[in-house]
Amino acid sequence: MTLPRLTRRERQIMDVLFRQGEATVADVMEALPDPPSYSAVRATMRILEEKGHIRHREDGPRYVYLPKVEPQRARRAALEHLLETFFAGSAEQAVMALAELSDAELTPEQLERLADRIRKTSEEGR
Amino acid sequence: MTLPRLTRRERQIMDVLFRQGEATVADVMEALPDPPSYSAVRATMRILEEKGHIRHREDGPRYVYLPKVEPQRARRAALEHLLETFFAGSAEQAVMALAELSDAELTPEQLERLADRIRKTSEEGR
DNA sequence: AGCACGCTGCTGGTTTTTTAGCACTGCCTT
DNA sequence: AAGGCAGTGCTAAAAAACCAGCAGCGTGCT
Repeated sequence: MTLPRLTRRERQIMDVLFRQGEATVADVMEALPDPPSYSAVRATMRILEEKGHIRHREDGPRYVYLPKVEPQRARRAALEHLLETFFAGSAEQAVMALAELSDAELTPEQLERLADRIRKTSEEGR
Repeated sequence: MTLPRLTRRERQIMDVLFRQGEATVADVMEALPDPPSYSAVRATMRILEEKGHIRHREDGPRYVYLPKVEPQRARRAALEHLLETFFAGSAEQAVMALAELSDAELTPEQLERLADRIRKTSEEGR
């Protein structure tokens, strides 16, 4: 079963949910740059739930919504798509772009640490 | 002036354009997994042009469309959004995820090369 | 020259999305 | 206990998106 595609608003709301992990309707509204009415947001979230993209738990009187797919999977999918769309599938190019994006944040030293971690991971893997 | 937001189809088409660099209507249709009619695609692309997201040049009888923003900028924006949405803004985390995504493609050695390149870049920069 | 083909321009209808409003419920406060 | 507040369920209507078809135009081929 393949999940129905997301509309613009739905996508926007999903992004909030991914950012926050979970959120109430009020949280989502607050996070939206161009929030419609409370009930509009609520309606959209119900649809998202019907479509199977999110679920909710009850926290006292209110619903707390969260994505149904585990974050890891969602991230992976998003990365893959980004890679395909903007970097011809090349992770290396993407990393370079990431580095340029925030040169203060991704220093050569940090990259070396990453290399170590990856080395470790791949050794475990075999 | 802020560009109008993209609808689902529009987003889909933009992605094709970013992947390919530029494309005719026929190219786009071919690239879409669920293409509507030729004229439907065309109509959407005209709207994209009106909205200012793409422009076209004429190649003989046909139009070749391309994104109006330079690829570099688009990539950057996409990366930023992804980082914010899925990695709490942390480039380091994102790189780790990239590494796991395609462990064959992003080896420790490759990372070291990247570190070198970045080192060089940041030296130039100062 | 005439015809067919491959495009674009445009427009109208249908479907989907997006939205707000109203009614109901439970809880908390006074 | 009564009223107000903070939620939800549901629905209908406005707005946006999506789509297909028709007309026209140029180009190239026969």
